[in-house]
Formats: sequence, C-alpha cells, structure tokens
Amino acid sequence: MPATIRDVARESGVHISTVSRTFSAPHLVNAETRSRVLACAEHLGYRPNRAARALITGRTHNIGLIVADIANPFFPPLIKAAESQARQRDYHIFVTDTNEDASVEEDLVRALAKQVDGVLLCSPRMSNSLIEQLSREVPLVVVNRQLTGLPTVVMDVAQGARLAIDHLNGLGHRRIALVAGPRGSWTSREIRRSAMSAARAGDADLTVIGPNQPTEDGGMAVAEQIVRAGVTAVLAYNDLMAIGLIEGLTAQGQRVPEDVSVVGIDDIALSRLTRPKLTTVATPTAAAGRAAVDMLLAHGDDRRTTAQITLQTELVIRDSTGPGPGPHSHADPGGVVATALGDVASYAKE
Amino acid sequence: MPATIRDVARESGVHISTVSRTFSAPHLVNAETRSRVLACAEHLGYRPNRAARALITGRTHNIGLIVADIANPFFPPLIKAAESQARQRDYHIFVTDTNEDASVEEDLVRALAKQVDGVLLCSPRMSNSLIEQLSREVPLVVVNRQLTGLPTVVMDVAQGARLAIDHLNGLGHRRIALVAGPRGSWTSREIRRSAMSAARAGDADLTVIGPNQPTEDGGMAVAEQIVRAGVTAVLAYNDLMAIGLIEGLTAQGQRVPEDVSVVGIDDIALSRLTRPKLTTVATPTAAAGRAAVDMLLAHGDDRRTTAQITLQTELVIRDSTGPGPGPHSHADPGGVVATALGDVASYAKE
DNA sequence: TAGTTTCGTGCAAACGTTTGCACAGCGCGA
DNA sequence: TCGCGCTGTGCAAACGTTTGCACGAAACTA
Repeated sequence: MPATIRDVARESGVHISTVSRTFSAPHLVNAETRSRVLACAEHLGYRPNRAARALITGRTHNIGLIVADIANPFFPPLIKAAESQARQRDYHIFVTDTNEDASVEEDLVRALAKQVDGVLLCSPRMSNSLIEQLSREVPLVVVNRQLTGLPTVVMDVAQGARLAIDHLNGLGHRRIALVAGPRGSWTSREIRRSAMSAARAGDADLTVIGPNQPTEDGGMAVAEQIVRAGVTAVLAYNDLMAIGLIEGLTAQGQRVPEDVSVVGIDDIALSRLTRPKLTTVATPTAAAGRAAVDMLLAHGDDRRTTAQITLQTELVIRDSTGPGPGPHSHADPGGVVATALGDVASYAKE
Repeated sequence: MPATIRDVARESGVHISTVSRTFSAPHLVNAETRSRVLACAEHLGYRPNRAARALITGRTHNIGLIVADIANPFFPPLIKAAESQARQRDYHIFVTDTNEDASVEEDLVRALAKQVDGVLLCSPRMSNSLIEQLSREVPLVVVNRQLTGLPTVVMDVAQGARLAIDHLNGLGHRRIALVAGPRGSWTSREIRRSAMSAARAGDADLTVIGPNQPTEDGGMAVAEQIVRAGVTAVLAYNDLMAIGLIEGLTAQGQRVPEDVSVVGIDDIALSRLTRPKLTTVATPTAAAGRAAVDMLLAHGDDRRTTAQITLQTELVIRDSTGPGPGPHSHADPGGVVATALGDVASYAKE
C-alpha cells in the first residue's frame, strides 16, 4: 500500500537507482531530475523504507538506550537529551527498562543488538566482563560506569561525595552514615570509596548501610537503622532514597535537619519540591545523554574509539542539612563548586 | 561478521529455508533436524535479522509510543507496563517524547510510521482530524483521548473530577477553582465539563483558570491567581500542578489544607511523598499501557477493530483537603469508590 | 498393488533498498 | 580528429530473510 521507490521511479520516468540517489546522494543527480523526483515522491507520500535500507547499509539509524528504571526521575532528563541529540542526526532512540535486574539487561542488549546501530547502557548492574563480551556483539557506550577499553560517560560522583562529606563535616557532623545503592552499581562503589576517604580526612566516622534498592521505599526502609546507628548526618546514594529516608525519619520522630542532616545525589526536579528542600549533589544528566549519543555515533565512523568522558558535579545546598554537634568550620565553600572540563564544556553547560 | 541464516544452514547441512522454518514455524520441521539446527545456531550465536524479516513479512515487531513528556511521572508506569506487555509478545517499544508540542507529534508519528507496526499515541495535543489522517498511514491506538472510529484507551476522568468536586463540596467548600491543563488536552476538557456540572449540582461556584503548562512550574505560576480568586478549594489538572500549586500557595502565606484545599489527579508516586500528602484521583496508568498494547496487536490481526476502553478512576483522600466554610455533608463517601468494568478487569487490577 | 495422503525438505522468487560498474554524451585540449 | 575526463543515468547484484510451490519418500487406505 505505501509507495515504494519503484512507484516514484515509474511516475518520474527515471530508474529506481536515480530515485535512491536523490535521497541518499543528491549531489550525484542532475538538479532538474532531482526536483522532479522530489515532487513525485512528495506527491505519492513516499518515504524510504528504513528496514530495506538497513539491510543493505548495515545501519538501522536506531539507537538502543537501556536504563535501570525509567520511573526513577534521574533518567528522564538523560533520555530526553539523548533523544533530541539523536533526532538531530536522524537517529531514533529505543528506550528500555531493566527493572534493576542484571539478567534482564543482558537479554535486552542481545535483543536490541540486531535492530540498532549501538546501545547506550546506563547504570548497568551486570559484571564488567559481561559488558565487555556484549560489546563485541554490538557497539556499546556505557554511562555511569568506568570501564577501560570501552567508551564511557561518567559523572564525577567521587568529587560529589567528597563535597557532600566535607560540607557535613564543615557543619560539625562527625558521625555520618552512607546509604549505599544497589548491588552492582559502579556509582555506589565510587561514592563509598570517596566518602570513606573524605570522612577519614575529616576525622569523621562513616557507617555504610546497604546495599539497598535505589527507591523511596529503599530509603524509607533504612530509617530505623539510621536512628539506631546514632548518626547525625546521612549521605544517600540518590535523591529518591534521601527523600524516602526523610519520610522514614520523620515517621520515627526525628526532625530534618535539626536532628539529622540528609544529603542526596542527582538533584532531580523533585528535590526542590519536598519539604525540607533537599541538599544534594547535582549531576549533569542531560549532558551525559548528549555526550553518550555523540560518542556512539562518532564511534561508528572510525572504529574502536574508546574515549572516556567525566562530567563534573556540584553541591547544591538547600534545607535538609544543618549544624551538627561538632565544631563548625566556616571555610565550607557551599553552593556551586565545580565547572565543566574544558573539552566537554558544551555538554556540561546545561 | 554476525552469523546469518546461511552460515547455520551450511553448518547443519540443510537448506536455509529449513533453518528459517526452524525458527518461524518449528512444527513444520522434523524434530531431529530441528534440534540439530538449533544446536548449530546456538553454537554460531545466530539471531535472525529483524530488518530482513520485516522486509518480507511487513511486520517489524516494533511499537512506537509517543508521550507528551517523559519527565512527567504520570508516564513512566504506563511506559513500563506497555514495555513488559509488548516484550511478552516479542515486541519492542520505541518511546519518544514530544515536549508537549503538537507539531512535533505529527512529525514523530510520520517518522515512526515506517519502522513500527503501530503507534500508541498518549495524551495527544493535536487535532482530531489530524489524528484520523495519520491513522490512515499507520495503525494507531490513542490513549487519553476519546475519538470515534479509532481504538482508544481513556481514563474516566469525568468520574474522577465529579468525585473530587463532590468530596470538596461535602467538606463545605462552595468556591472552587479548576486549574486547567494544556491546550489541546482532551482530558482537560473532560475534567472541566464534568467538574462544571458537579459544581452546579452542588450549588458551588467553579472558576476555571488556564490553559496552563501541566508541570510543577505551571502549578506554581497560578498560585497568585488562586489567592486573588478567593476560593477555598482547588482541583488541579494533574498531581504535578497540584504539588507546584501547594508550593506556590505556601510561598504566598497560605496553609494547605487549612486555608485552601487542593486535589490533584493521577496519583503519581510522588503524591504520597509531599507534605501535606496529596488528595488525588488515582488513574490506572499501568493498566492503560497494557490495554493499549493489547489493542494495537489485536487490531493487527483482524482489520479495523475500533474498541474503546474506559478505565475507572478512584478518589484517594489524603492530607491536602480539609473542611471548608460551608456546611459539611457527612455523606461523603471518601476513599475508594470505583471498580473496574467487567470486561477490562484484568487491566484495571493493578 | 495402486492410489492417496502426509511429512519433510529444497528451490527460487520475492521484499525495498543501495551501490559498484558500465556507458553514453559532452566539452575540451592537443 | 583523437583521446580524455566529467556528469548523469541505467543495470544488476547484493543484503538476510520468508514462503508458495514442487517433489520424493514414507505411511496409510482400499
């Protein structure tokens, strides 16, 4: 029913190859012929069949995007940015959701492999070695995980965690808890490592609780442990958990920030809407989405580029953190701290 | 590089057609042959090329899903449900975002048309006639808009709005505002119509404010107008706006629910996390996602089915609504009201 | 035993494109 | 006049599948 290249060829009195060239290599065809062909195509409502084109060129002009949980507000800005970046280059994005399940991830990559030109793997939960293996089946760009030999886009959460701990320390907190993220999360490990060393440097105690589901419920569930641990401040793996945690703490009769200070990570839109407003580490998610698409498409041109991009984070101080029992350091920098790396400035600028 | 059907045929000593049948019509091939072929395929890591298959069968096994704004928490549950329903039937979902822009919608449908077997159009902003025209180019299922002649899935927001207004009325509110949604939204018109008639029936005044952007900012922006209007209760187009509105009202020195009661619509996860917790009309979004996928795929089999599904809504009373100045009616039913229609019970049960 | 059905397989023509190659026509310099 | 290069077009072979048709063998039926 839909018009094919042959219909257009017949109507405009040229060979199908000329029609083909009108679309995929216009400079090769005479201007007059070209406009005639275009007119016929327009008239017939012709649109090239991408499947057929994919068959011969080997490029589908589709990109897969795998996220752990599309309902986590961290991802939508990343997805939107990736989509619009892709659309500009005449690519489409296939979004899929793994429900935080590592084995679903593997299946999805394999399923997607044949119908996309590459996959953006965001916040993977599977093992490094599996990722490397899969990258042999389909071009992969990994987001939120550092991995040598593969193109990656990561947020500098280590820096973010350090800023957060320093901030808490500066406010006089010496007993701090870290609410970890899900098993398999590189980001969670990174935060832990960095928070540990920052706490040590500041003479503070850091209690790690986890792994946990990175959701409101996950945060709420650890409230009791937090109270029992007797800490005065908490750094949570992400904003969602921080918000759930505040909810849980309130239910336990604790006030935030008077009794316990809470810091999140991500700076999702929601973190400005809860009461108290959340102090958090902002991550440039939209920039990450754009960068990942760019890397994937660049990677398509020349083989085996494995650039690694690190995007800077910054601490945004709002109302969920307050003075602790220890001595305050008024040297706390507060507010915006970091700026973009030079060579990725265009990504980092939101 | 990746193994093709020919490689498998060579390795297992049969013709490619036999290999093809092993996958697409297993009952036609001898059990012994079949297992040998499967073994070879496994061994070579063979996976059928969907583009090639699509070329000949005309079915891509992909479904497009167009939403107004993926960052609106209303959509993710719908998307997830649609994805998992589709995956069960060996389909993939293509999610795209229109940024609430009607003209982007049209482009996207057209762009998707050739590489998917059908499109789920959620909360469209474009005109009915354009939708009908597009439905001639690609099978369409419309979600959140009633439209004769096309398969549709809608939430019974009219019922929801009625319940909400009755609830407010029962609490003694007589001057109520309706914060409308974006231009072009069927849901918004529907809410308005129903809220109007419910208000009239309850001897209440209803002031309509809008159209507005259906976001927190959109809600926050109308706070001042609300105060000026001197109403004691507000029904908002969606939870996001309700939450933004509460934020805005608080900034204006109004207390919720003591000075102003606020009701949202959608019951997004977030509405349980804000303070005060939001009274809202719950819409079965996941059920809608599943239903839409089912309708699309059914529609594919026999031509021109145009079923219309309406999913029931219910009022969830939380903390953002309280007594108004007028006489109370203790006949207010409160809590869960509606149940699923018989024939869509499996969708409505979340 | 002959005829008929069933089963399993192979053959080859599609599906709608892209693209290397060939070729015709033309203009130009020698 | 010849040879050359350039431009625009046609030709046909791919790409990796599916599927209608044909055919041989085996298994029934009469």
